[in-house]
Amino acid sequence: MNTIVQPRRRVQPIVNIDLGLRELPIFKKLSEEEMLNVELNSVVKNFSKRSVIYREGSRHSGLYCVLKGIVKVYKIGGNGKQQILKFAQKGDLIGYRSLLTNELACTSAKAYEDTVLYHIPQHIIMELFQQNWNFTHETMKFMCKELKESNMFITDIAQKSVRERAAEMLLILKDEFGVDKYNTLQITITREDLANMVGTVTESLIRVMSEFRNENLLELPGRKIVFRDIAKLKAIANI
Amino acid sequence: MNTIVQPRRRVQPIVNIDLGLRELPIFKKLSEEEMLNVELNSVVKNFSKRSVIYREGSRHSGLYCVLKGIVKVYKIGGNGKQQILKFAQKGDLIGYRSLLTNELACTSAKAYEDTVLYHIPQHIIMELFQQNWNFTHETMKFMCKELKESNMFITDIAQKSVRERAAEMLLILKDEFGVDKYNTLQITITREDLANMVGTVTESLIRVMSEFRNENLLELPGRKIVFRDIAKLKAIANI
DNA sequence: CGAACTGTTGAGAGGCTTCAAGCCTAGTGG
DNA sequence: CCACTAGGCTTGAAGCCTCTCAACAGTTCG
Repeated sequence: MNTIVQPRRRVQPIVNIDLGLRELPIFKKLSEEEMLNVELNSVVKNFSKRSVIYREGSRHSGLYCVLKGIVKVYKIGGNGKQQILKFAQKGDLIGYRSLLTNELACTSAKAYEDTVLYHIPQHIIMELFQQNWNFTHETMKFMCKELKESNMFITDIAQKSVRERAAEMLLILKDEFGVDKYNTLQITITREDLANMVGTVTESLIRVMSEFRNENLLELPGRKIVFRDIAKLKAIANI
Repeated sequence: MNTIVQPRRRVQPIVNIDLGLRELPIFKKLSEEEMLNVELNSVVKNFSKRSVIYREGSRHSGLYCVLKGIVKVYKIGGNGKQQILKFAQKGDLIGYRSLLTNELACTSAKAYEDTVLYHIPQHIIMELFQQNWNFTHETMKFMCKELKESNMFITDIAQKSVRERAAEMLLILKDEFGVDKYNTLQITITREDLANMVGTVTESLIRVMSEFRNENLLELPGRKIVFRDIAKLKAIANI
């Protein structure tokens, strides 16, 4: 039996090639030279399901870009209850806010599935911002998208009922994560987390989901969510 | 009596000098040359109290910067009810989102007092973004501030009671608009609008305000709001 | 000075939360 | 591979918070 450990240096570049970085909107704006410099300085990080990526109040050394998996971004309210702000997925940026303002993180992030993130150090990102307007513009557009969604969400949560918000949130999840050929939602989410997105308690969310099931708008086999009548859900959501 | 109208070309630069543009954080980052180019292409616009600055769904031809007065930025919910997202004041930027994404406005804006805005056309702003990283960075920081506030607000509105949110909103208004030596809040706001900020109906907001008055936390002479016990308000707001 | 708007309070209804109890199921360890 | 257990899911009952509707007082402004 050979006990000599083989060197594994060649693994790193091979991994990079498979990441498909260049296909993400944000990286498409970089020149080949810039991209190589990013790759030279960035790290691929794996997070297993449920592991914490960062916590509210921590300091970030760079920017995360989601390559694979799903990240739950949330805030903890005064009573310890989570408010989920978004589920980030492939191509989404997280942790950019505190990078730009040099403040501490105002949200927490957790891997919702086994997740692969790309961590780009702060100085590389800031360099790119200064050099490459297209890259900066793309980032700003991403920020604008989040601002728009926040504004819509504030209005909804302030004015709509739990039933309306639940219907709307299901449709948003459908848009973001898609469905398979049986109309099964392609993210597995606990009732508690769905409640934490909608901004209610688990019991209320479950009651609304049961209503939807009884009205033949959804099927709920196990933890799956199957859409049966999207038009009616849209009508309920009032969108 | 001399009926010849005197030329008034000199008025324009004199007005500009008095605007104090260079003292605003956002313009401090511009070189003298850039600032002159901005001034050459921008327009000062006056809006009288209650007049509409832009509406949800309209297209913007540039960016507004508030020079004087207060602007109410809001969304109309499905039932026609306003949700106030912010009150913008001196130095704040409005309408930048649709400028960056080329989308239609997703909010409406109204002058809450007689207001002076500085309107900078889109191409000038985009040029500055490309040329001057410090200016872009300052704008991005402004966006980050709004994102952070949005996230906090979503969490609060989803988890706190009307009483807690009302206390918090009063304290936020105090921070943003200040108080005079009698602790009188330096913005006059209707109960309805306060309710539209807090995310409740007018009657509920009034009941909470009356509670605060009965508990000697506030005085409410006419439309003024006088703070009597900020520490207790903070305790109620849970911040 | 009157009309229109804003502010205030009461009563009642209903949506949502809380507390409680039991079932289900997914993942772990033997 | 199965049994076990912790965590997720579900429903019921009770009560509270908030909204709705209504009536009227106060204030502002043409």
